[in-house]
Amino acid sequence: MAATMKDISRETGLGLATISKFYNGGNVRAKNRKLIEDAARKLSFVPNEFARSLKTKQSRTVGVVIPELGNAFITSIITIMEDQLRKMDYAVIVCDCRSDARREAEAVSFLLHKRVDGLINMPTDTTGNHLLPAIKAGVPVVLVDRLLRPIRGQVSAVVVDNADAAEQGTEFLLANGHRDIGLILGNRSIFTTERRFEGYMNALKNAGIKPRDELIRYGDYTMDGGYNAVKALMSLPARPSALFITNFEMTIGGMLALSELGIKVPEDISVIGFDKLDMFGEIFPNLTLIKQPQNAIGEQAAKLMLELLAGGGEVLPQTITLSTQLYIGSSTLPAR
Amino acid sequence: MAATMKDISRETGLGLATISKFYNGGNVRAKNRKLIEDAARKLSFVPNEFARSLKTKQSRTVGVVIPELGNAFITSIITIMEDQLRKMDYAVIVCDCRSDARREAEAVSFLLHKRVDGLINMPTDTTGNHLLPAIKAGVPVVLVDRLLRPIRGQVSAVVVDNADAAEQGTEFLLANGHRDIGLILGNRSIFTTERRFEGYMNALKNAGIKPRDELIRYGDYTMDGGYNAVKALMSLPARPSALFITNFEMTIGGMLALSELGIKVPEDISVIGFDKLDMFGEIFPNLTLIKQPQNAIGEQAAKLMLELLAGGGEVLPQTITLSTQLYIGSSTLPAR
DNA sequence: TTGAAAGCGCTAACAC
DNA sequence: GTGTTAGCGCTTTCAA
Repeated sequence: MAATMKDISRETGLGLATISKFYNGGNVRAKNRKLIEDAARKLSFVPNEFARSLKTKQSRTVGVVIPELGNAFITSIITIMEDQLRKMDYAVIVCDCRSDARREAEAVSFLLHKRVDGLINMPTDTTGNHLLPAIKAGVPVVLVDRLLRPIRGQVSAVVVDNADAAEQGTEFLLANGHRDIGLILGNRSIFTTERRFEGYMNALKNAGIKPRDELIRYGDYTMDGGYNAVKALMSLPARPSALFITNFEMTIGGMLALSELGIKVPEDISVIGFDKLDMFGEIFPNLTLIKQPQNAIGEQAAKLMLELLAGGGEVLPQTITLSTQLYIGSSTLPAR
Repeated sequence: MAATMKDISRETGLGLATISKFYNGGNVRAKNRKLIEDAARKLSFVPNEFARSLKTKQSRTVGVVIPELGNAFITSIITIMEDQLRKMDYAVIVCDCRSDARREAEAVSFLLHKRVDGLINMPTDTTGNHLLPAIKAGVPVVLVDRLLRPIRGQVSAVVVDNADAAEQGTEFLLANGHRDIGLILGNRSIFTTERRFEGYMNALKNAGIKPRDELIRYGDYTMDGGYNAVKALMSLPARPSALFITNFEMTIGGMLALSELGIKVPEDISVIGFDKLDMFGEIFPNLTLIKQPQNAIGEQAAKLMLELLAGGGEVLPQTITLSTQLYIGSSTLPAR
């Protein structure tokens, strides 16, 4: 059977309190310190997390609820978050709700039963109702990538300035003389989709250009969706002279569609993509794109969570908005 | 403060044992059953997992250690596993070790400290040493996708018959008259890479064809790698007439390279890809490919783990080998 | 600094 | 079927 503090106590002749203190960073005489270390090694003692949790009411575990695992943007953020949290000895339980609000609520409830200390969520349900049990239970919540208006002020969040990102990308194309800009968005009614749509519209409005409805497509943030959207746009009688594709997967799908159609970038059409520059590597060496700061998003989310966790209910929720960057490659050309 | 069983006991006048039994599926009189349910609702009581764990020595948590989260094959398996395990009330802690053996060993140690009940691992370290602590501690281990010879017999595993998969694909191309078949593999010395290489070589040998070394490329299982490998193969003086690309990401990269080079599939070259048919959807509607049974892999891994968990050390480790399927699309043509 | 002792909330053996 | 009771292994007053 695994050794307990009692065994260490017997072995060293020290009291339980001293040993406990040793493992919690308290002051222990150097001599005793060594005594404990030796005994622990000898008995291969490891503190029992269950007992500790029972006493401290903390699981040192954070739940993460996301719409899906098969999305490069999401997994890159999770990887970073997990790293940061693990450094502070927090484990991460990931629940994929397949973009289903019912599953999402179940995941939250499951995690609450598991007594996670905090919840990080890229929400599917736009009402935020699924998080109410967590809020009521005093479990800190950090939203990632998407805000939830109904519960704003009650939870922290890390997002990107999506409207600005889209505005910037659109403006760049406008500045290059493009007036017919195809926009490929994610699923309707998702936070990022709406904000990016706004940014696009703003840019057009500011330039005094009337948007053409048929140039705006919804590609569901999937490779397939991007592919289809580009094909549809390219079969329009009045083709756009530029394309703005608003996530990684759709960008790949879109590029595939173009190359399949024999349409050259940037000679025949200008393209602005989204996310994940490194992975494109050799493939689209010079794609102009909007870079979201995935690493910073993950880091900030973890940091916010750790602060909330350390603050013991005293820390106020806050929203961090990060900027995107327009990386100018050579996939765009002035309109003719 | 959260209600405890004691509160329910006071509220209902029942003993602790009865209440505990109720929550553990024991026999309780219908009347009392109702009494407890009402009281629990009234006090919004939830059993404390910490206390339960302390007593039962089980965390109802399984650790999953993988090389990376940003790979479609891996995430699709995790999604399924998580589903199955969660159904049985097990939480899943995922640790991404970025294909780094040191990080992998750390992850195992971390999870052991967190007292996971079991470990599922797609191993990076080929020695299996990282799992020794788990084995010694009696924590059941299930390997996924890759076997570890040094510790065989001590852990369970779910793999695919990779050699057979590669042989089958190669044979199909051979049967179509192709003799110069470009093979694009993953990272060297990874289990699946080696097995698939074997299968390819076997097929050639059986057909009495001498392999050409320069037709075998390592694309690191990345999009970029696949892209580069195809470009390299296509710049050979003696081009292959067919390509066999052995994972999803490399297949996409490879297809992009081909379409960029203006090489038509299947008119100019035959292609067999790998994995993830649904996602290709409209994009490569008829790509011939090797389908790995991701769902079955995830399900079997979860099932093996649940059996090991339920068996209390009595269940013997076993290895399940699943077959792949050759899905014949129209991306191959007989060689001219 | 250190030790003794009282729980944290639950399970399970045992007696009824 | 139900109640009593003794821990599970740790943290944390409190006193020394």
